[in-house]
Amino acid sequence: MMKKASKRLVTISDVAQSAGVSKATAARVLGSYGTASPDAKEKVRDAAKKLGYQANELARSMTTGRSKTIGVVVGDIENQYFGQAVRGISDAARAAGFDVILANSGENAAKEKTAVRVLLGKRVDGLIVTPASVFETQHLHDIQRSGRPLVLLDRTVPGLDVDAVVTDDRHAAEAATKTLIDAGHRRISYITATESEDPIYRGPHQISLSTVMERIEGVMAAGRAAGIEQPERYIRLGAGRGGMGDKIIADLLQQTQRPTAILASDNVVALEVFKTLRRLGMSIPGDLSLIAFHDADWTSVTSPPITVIAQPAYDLGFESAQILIRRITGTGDVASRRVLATKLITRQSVAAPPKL
Amino acid sequence: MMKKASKRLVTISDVAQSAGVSKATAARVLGSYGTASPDAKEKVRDAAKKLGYQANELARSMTTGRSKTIGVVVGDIENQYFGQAVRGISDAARAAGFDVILANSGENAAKEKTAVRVLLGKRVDGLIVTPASVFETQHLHDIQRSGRPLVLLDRTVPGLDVDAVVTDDRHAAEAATKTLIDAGHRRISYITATESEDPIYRGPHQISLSTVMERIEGVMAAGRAAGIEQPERYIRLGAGRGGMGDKIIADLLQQTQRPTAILASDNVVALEVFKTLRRLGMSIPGDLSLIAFHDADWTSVTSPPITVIAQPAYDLGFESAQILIRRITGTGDVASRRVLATKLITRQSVAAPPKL
DNA sequence: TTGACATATGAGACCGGTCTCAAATACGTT
DNA sequence: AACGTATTTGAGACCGGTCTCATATGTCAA
Repeated sequence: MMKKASKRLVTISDVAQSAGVSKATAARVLGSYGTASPDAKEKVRDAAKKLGYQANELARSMTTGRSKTIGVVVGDIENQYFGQAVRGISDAARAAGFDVILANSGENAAKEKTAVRVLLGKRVDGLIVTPASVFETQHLHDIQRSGRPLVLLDRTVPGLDVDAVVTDDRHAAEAATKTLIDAGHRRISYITATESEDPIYRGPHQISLSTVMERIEGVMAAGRAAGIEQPERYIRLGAGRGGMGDKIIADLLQQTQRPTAILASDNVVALEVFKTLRRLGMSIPGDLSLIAFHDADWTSVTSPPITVIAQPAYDLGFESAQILIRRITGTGDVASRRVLATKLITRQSVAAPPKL
Repeated sequence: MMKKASKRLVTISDVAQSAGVSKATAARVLGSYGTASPDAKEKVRDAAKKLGYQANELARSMTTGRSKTIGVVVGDIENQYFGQAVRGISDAARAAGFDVILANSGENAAKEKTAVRVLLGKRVDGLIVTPASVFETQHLHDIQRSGRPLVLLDRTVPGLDVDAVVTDDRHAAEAATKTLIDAGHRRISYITATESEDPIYRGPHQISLSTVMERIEGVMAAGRAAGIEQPERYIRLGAGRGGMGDKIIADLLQQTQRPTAILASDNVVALEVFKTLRRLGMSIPGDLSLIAFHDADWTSVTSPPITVIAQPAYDLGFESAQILIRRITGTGDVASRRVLATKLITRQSVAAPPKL
């Protein structure tokens, strides 16, 4: 009962000594490589069990050069969308015997850079990153240069030739916009959380996320196809969680030529829109139609339930991890871009625009 | 432009050689320990930059014995509650210069055990765990035995004398129940997702989570204080996501002496309750009053908005990480139990029971 | 000029595994 | 019995850092 918390952990040499064999033999048995006689195996295993031996993976990784660990840098784990993706990564990794080191960038490129450096320092075998910005990508190129595989999740980076798993954002936005147009809308707003001092959209130079850019293109393409002038007129940026969302949305809806429909870029923005509408006393879909990206659980229980673009977040994670692991273990052919399909789930938040 | 992906990464010896100093001196400069002349420092730093040196943290951890990494095993990252907690852990860790290795147990004790073993193998400096079961705890005792600090998050394990950060579940459940009783309810149901083949509550031996047990005690205490007979009568278990939730809730609500109020154990269960009620055509709070644990974002936008018990999930994570890190770096005094307060947020899902 | 002491530096052991290589032992065959 | 081959084993180098210790150099006072 005097078992003091042992300062020094039991090593393979301890086991070898206890089993009466050489360090090399003990290592072969415990590391499951090379050959060893049944007799030796038994002695070593017994000794290991008796001593409570547990391999030092650090030392193991050090000699083998592989850590069986993948690093993940994600924008915001609090967001269900990424939560699901991380779950997918986690499941795929576990199935292949890999562990996951997670870092949260808070959608901040500088933090992302730090996180990548740390993960590379820990000698992860590969990385999965949701790049926070298409403008600051030096650290991503560094990963490539280090020879370790990288898979981009959810977003791409122009000019960076690596594997990526994304959704068909452009098409999804186009289809959703078309749905609104078909319902009779001509003044359609796209609202995103993407950082920007200026909430008005003036061009691609403001947009740091590939997904957002694709969606904007989709919205504008659908608008132009329907002969709508200045389809970018109602695009709004920076409706993030910082309290600005409410103001931006309210300003948008209180102008004389207000939009009659909104396409919300993610479920956080959609919730913000929903709350602002309620505050302003506007009804959905009577006064305003709404479609949201991401089929968050709550969107089906509001009144009315919200029409959404369902994104396969879990699969996004799962597949990206599979691709990464395949590249770590296997052959390195040319970089691929996997595009997963989204699905428009029609509920009751879309109707004809009000007669103004 | 023929820069081939370098197989072998640049080591401290390479830097030393390039700088024209010994390995030891280069290590001193780059590792910020010992002494070195300004001249040597400059030469080494220049060489390091030129070669793109990046320390191998594995090797570093190996000799120092500390990895500056904490392991986190959580029930379900997809659940916003844990997402927030992980965010809190992540922030506190980063602030102290620690990294996080995350593992998802899926609320499965066997997976949790594996995860712990892997993390210990990776030589994390300490662990934060949300134990999936109070019955299988051998691996948690093993952590203690290994001498590495452990902090329990959200839940406790009887007989395991380690730090824990939890919420005041018992009190919260008691207060919520009292609120329902004060509104006139006598038949109050507590519904939890906790695994169980038998949905009927028969005793503590079925309950593998300390939080659930505390809440049940709270519910029963409030009931008994109000002179309600068999306050455990409407307790239901196993309403997890496996589709069983709907059946269990529907069965409960269709019996002749049905409950008039429900206390939902988490936001997933609450959502299930909400959907089932809608399917059965019952209204809140007209036919049934509802209070949910966890202030999930959607609870404020439903019709009616739901009265909830707000839990400080982020703080739970943040504080547990702080406590863990303090224990890793600092003095080891006696194990503490930190109890964070919850808050009842009154919205519109509670009213007097219908006259049946 | 010399001794005392601080500062700077290099050689080499060490952490705990893996892995190469050569020696030892076992086994089968003629 | 003798030889060829396969299997088992141990010694020791190695991975890339840290760290101890002894030596070299510099500074200052006497």
